[in-house]
Amino acid sequence: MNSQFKKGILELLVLNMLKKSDCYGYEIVNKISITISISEGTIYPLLRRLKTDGYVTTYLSESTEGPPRKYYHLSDKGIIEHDKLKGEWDTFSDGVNILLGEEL
Amino acid sequence: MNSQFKKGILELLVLNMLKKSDCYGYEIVNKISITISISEGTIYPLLRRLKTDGYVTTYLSESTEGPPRKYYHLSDKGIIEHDKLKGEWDTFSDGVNILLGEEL
DNA sequence: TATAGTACCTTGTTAAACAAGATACTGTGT
DNA sequence: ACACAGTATCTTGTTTAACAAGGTACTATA
Repeated sequence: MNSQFKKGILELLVLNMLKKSDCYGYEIVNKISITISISEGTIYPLLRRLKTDGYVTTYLSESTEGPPRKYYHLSDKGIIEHDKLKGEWDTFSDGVNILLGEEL
Repeated sequence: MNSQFKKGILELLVLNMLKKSDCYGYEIVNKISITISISEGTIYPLLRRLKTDGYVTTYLSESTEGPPRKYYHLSDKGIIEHDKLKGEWDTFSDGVNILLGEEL
């Protein structure tokens, strides 16, 4: 998997997951990596950035299956950021596909 | 335009242009930036990398409109790299769209 | 002569993904 | 009691590519 392709997109994918429901980090890693290979060393720092930027809030929740889980909840600011990023991704991927599809 | 989104993709876009015909750097910048904003400071180093990696060869050609143009020609190795990157992009963008489209 | 357009290049900065670790809790098998 | 797998968190240092902001130099027009 080309690591460079993921730059910036993983943030959108995480925000998109959180828009549907609160999630914890390990869960996010596992769900996304079914489709796109990612590592914990990528997601945990990303989640920290999202919190620093005010896009998410966090809370701890006990688990019977291991250590406590840190859940992430999308803030109003995070929803705005999600929608903005989603629009940018659509514009960008359309642009790429136009350029790739242009005939000689 | 989100700079992060472009990571790795610009290489594919340049290889894709060169697969159709030889081009010079300034031309590549102008054609791509109709659709996706890019700067010369990105493309010239990228072209240098492509040459270092053996994906392109170069030759100079006089111009009546300014200084000589450095044309880039895709090598066999470059064609292979193009096709590989194209496949990775298709897989990746499909994956992103699947994840973004998943229902709650 | 000076400005705009063409065409090349470089340096230093920034940002994000990653590998490779560390820590610690729960549950299962021996 | 002990080891191990699975769950769950985190950090440090490295790598890579895009970018801003410059510089150089040629042609053409005013």
